[in-house]
Amino acid sequence: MASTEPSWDFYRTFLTVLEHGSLSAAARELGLTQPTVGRHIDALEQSVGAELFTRSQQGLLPTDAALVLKPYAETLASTTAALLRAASGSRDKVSGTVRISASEVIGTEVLPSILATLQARYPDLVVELSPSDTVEDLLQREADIAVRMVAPAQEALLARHIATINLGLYAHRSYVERHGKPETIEDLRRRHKMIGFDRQTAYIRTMLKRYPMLDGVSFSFRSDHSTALHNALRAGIGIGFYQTPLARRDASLVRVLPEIELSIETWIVMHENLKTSPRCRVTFDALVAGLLDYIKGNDTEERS
Amino acid sequence: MASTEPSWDFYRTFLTVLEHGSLSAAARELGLTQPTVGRHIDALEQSVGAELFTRSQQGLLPTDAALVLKPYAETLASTTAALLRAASGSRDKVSGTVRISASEVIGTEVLPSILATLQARYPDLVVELSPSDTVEDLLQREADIAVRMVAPAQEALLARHIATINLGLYAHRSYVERHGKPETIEDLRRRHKMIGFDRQTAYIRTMLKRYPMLDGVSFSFRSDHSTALHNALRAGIGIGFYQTPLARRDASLVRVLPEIELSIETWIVMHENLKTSPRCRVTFDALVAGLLDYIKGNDTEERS
DNA sequence: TTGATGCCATACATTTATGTATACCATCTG
DNA sequence: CAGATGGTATACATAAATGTATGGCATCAA
Repeated sequence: MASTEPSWDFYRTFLTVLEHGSLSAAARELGLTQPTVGRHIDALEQSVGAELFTRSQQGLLPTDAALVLKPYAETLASTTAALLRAASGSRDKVSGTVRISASEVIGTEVLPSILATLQARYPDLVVELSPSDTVEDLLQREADIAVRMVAPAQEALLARHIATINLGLYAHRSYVERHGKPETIEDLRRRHKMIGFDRQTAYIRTMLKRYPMLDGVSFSFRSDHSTALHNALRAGIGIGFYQTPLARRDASLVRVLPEIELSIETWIVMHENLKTSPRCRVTFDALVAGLLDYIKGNDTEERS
Repeated sequence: MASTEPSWDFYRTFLTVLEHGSLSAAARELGLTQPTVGRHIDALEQSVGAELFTRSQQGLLPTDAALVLKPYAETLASTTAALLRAASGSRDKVSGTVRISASEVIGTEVLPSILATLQARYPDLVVELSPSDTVEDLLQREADIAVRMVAPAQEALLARHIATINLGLYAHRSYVERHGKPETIEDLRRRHKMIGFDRQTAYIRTMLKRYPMLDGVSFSFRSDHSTALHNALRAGIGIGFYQTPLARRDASLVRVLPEIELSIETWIVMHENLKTSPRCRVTFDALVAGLLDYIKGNDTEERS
């Protein structure tokens, strides 16, 4: 059918239209004009032999075919971005951009200070931090370095196991003053307010496997946004899990039921090809050093 | 520096030049002209801020920077190819192209007959078979479906464990007539000719772990090309490992030292996103059925 | 309703990218 | 050495992609 392969630029245009929902918006984003974007889409539809958008009321609606192609286009976009990062910066200088993926908690609470000292040392280093609890794929180059909570199963990845971060149940002082501390798990279940996750994350499954008696605990505050959860905890809404090293920084947090303890593994992972890149190398090393420092607060934690 | 992102087409041009070693050859491949290709490279060098090729005698030599970027460009190429495969064929019909990766032995000896019946049933199905012992990455979309000898470690992959394929030592009848059968491993080591792999493959390491006494066996015929190895075996050059189900098909092959037996796991793996694609679905199912059928010859094998 | 806004489609102008032709330089071969 | 082959670089012509301008059609708010 399509004898000639479409221009790769069409994929970029296609993805932008998909993300912005209109030809005009995509054109603005790309620095093109609306007719050009329309022509790109037309040409791509011609090439793949399928309608990609239904041109109807309420703007452009992506067809099923478009949604099938979307992840491929996203891979293309992340790969080109990674290529440009890889190209930037000279070979022996620490400069250019490095993109880091980490969980929300680590990314927002722990990494900034680590990265601050790193950037003070290397002023030409640009850091892109993506704190997200959806795992970004290093093989697909969505990030250069990732702080992970699971052991990396993929080959071609350079992984460094950092440590085990402990989590315990904490409440804010104001909450304890009003409701007291739970003394037993049964007490916790019946008389106290819990703060927890919305979805069934791997993290929750681990918790339930270790403490089956916690199953069925009713959460009175749920969110998938870690920062929101922690702010709820600090605001005295209820009792929730918190990373032990983090809790030590905040004197107003009180540990409850210290016999309950979870632990999550922490890994720093990087694509093997990047170990020759100075900026990735120093960032990797800085993350290792910084996180090792961070988890030091783990074991010296006084219990309740 | 480079305020504007380069055209994605430049990456395609860049990769083609890298693969073909000259502007002119790349131009022929792409259906462009040599000046255009040269301009693309110039523009890309401008964008990434690095020389990509040293324009000297003996053609274009890729710089270090170019080699760093190469894997990214390869990912782009395989992704666009996968995108086009995904786009081809209507949603409920079994048509379009499916790309299968398999080991050389399985790909050349076993799959063709399986795929023949599949294609007889679905005439519009186009199969691309890539028999290669280098593992192609499904996450990077180098193939749609893979027949693997290792358990898939990656998530987002739909994997089906087929069976354990046994390997034994075989020789051609003509070899046995001339040299006799080895009766002991020591005999094999000292008095017989072995056929084996050139590189240290995972396969060899497995073998040595199981039969350490085989270490130091001298191979009188080496190749990394499985078909060449098997033809050497059939030509009576020496003794080598062969898949038991395959050997049963050829009455002229004789098993020697039947107490030596290796086994390799077999998996069929597909990217999870593809399970809604009819052509991938039926191909996956056909491979499962066909390989299950193939390994049936495993255990009923008569010994020596 | 009316005007404002935002979107897509079309016709036309123009810039930009590409192709053609050619010169020049290597290497290999007889 | 001469000629053939295969490569890159440059100047110029051309084709192709892009931009501009405009019209039509929705939705939303006054």
